[in-house]
Amino acid sequence: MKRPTIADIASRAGVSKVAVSYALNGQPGVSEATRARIVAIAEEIGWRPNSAARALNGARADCVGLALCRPARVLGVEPFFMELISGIEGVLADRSYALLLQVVTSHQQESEVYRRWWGESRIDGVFLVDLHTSDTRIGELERLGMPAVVIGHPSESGSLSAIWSDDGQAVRETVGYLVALGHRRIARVAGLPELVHTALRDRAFAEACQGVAEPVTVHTDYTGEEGARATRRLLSSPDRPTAIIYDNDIMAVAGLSVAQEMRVEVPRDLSVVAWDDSPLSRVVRPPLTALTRDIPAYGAHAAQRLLALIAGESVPPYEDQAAALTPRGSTGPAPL
Amino acid sequence: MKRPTIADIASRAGVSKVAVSYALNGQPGVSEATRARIVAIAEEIGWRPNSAARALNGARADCVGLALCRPARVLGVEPFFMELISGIEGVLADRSYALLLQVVTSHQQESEVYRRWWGESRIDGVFLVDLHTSDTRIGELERLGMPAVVIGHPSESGSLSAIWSDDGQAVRETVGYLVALGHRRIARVAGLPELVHTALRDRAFAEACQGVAEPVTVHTDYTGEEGARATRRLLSSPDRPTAIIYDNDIMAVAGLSVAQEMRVEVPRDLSVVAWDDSPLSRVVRPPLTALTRDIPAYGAHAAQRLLALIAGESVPPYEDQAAALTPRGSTGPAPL
DNA sequence: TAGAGGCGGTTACCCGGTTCAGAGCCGGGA
DNA sequence: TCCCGGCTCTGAACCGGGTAACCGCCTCTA
Repeated sequence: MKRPTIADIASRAGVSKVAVSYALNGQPGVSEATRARIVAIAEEIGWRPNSAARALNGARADCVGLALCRPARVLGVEPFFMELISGIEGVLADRSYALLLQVVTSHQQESEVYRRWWGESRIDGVFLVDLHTSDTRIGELERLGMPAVVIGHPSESGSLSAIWSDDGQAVRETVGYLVALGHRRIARVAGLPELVHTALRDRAFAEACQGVAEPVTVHTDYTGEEGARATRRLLSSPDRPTAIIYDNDIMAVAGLSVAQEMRVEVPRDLSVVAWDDSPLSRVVRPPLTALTRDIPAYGAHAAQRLLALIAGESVPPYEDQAAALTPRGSTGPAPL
Repeated sequence: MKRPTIADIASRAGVSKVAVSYALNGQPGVSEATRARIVAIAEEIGWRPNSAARALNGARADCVGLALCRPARVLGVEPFFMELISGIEGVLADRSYALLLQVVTSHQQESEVYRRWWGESRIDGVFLVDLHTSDTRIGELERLGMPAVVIGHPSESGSLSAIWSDDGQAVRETVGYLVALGHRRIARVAGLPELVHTALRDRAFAEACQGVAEPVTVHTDYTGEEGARATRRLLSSPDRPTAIIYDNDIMAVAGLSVAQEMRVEVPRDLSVVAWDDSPLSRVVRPPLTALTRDIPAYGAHAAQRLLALIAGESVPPYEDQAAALTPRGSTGPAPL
């Protein structure tokens, strides 16, 4: 059972396939009566345009790409990416755009995937995530001339269009809040140090603490295990911090458990703040004070921008809302 | 700057484009010398086959689809899907297959997506997840004649190839373990009742408890919130259970927190078992006894089967390993 | 009544790669 | 010497749509 083509419709309707093409694309050149007849036949036999044939005429692929360079085990737990993807999907689905996804293990492999996708006319554009300092992927994408939206800070995105949120602002708000609560020794269990947003948070954290609190930063790979280990080390030190800010909620939950295991009571002895709110933060006891941001909306904005870019519009860098501090039960006054 | 085509290579090499096609596809019909020359030129000018043009000749799209019919907020927290996807990706990447992803909100919309993808020759096959009882998508896919692998129990998969793991076995093992620990009132906080695997677990749970324990099953939507609410209700009842089995780890973590909030000590007063192990289960205190299965491997098997199906091989239903009980600190002897 | 112009439709060719039927050439065996 | 077979390579057609150019017909206008 072959898939129906416009030629089938044409012979059924007794017209040329060009008439069918015009009719089905809403272009002038056919009478309304003929158009209606053709559309009815197309409907009846379940015709769909063959995307390959369309793409061959230089049409859009109606598809955008996303390559994720993170180990599978991290992707599984990190809610950020699925939320981002669901936000992206929401916008794409409205325009019948598809999302092509691939998990890769290195930036080199990622660039190779971009070259292949673009060379094969599979996609019209890509999202770039997890920006590194002096990221080789930027140059690669610029060379390809492919529409791309960088989800990350514009200072490192080269000539590519960027969308980001001001993590510095969020850090300042959090440190301000903790200092107001009397905390003077504040630690940060941060993510991968090679990521641009980690570096930005590091810097903002150091600056915000300047003169008012003593900052400590520990870098991890975002896994709960490393978050727990870092917490254990921090809480074992002679001058242990009275507050810890975690770069994701998985590590914050792990840290909370370590504190309970070590009989450090939260929030009496230790305040805990999680970056990126998720149902997880609300579900543990005490519920976690978190830096809330609407990640699906972030993804949706990125998708809108990529589609605009593909449509040939110029897209200035866009600053999304900064994460807002949502105080819950895991933070309180510093112990005396 | 146009993308190079085989015609460009042909004119450079002074041969016809047919010769180029044969040379680049490793087909007989060109001498080794000519082939080497052509391949060198292709390499030099960075030629990539245009997937649209290939697809037009009835070639494979080198792409498979996955539509997820779950609300975005669930997808974000539920590690299952990202782990499944990363397992699928691992196999696909090796064969340069891409994964087309779409989040939908209804089965009707999902079927529509399949029709479109297939009609447009975008994909060679699909994965079907979250099987319902008397699922309309099965008939739809059978009608389309598209290769499909059902990730779910073969009793409901119609003529489609299925891959599943024996949840009944896992339930029996868990109930046996809890009963051996002296538990007589066991509750299950289950997922969506319309899902086939939920129904299978329900039945297995009721059967396993037959004569040895008193079963209670509460259905939820897999979110931490509902897991917490169900737990609160269960623990408030006069004859509260001494053990609870949760259908995912998010709900188990939520339930653990509720227990702590209600001063029900785990595992002294209550044993907790989580379905689907993830770093999360290890990270909370006490660490959760969990039904461990290798979800990435599950996804990888599914992907291998789908590719075999696309290659025209016949693929019998495949039973993956059942989830194995991993005892940790959250389970213990029933209180006296 | 002839020319202009719009409508409705067609023919012809393009996109980039694959495939089929041969054509030309060479060497070897009868 | 002739014929056959195999190896290389080519022209043409094809996949399923899109599009430029053009053509006949009808109507309106000068």
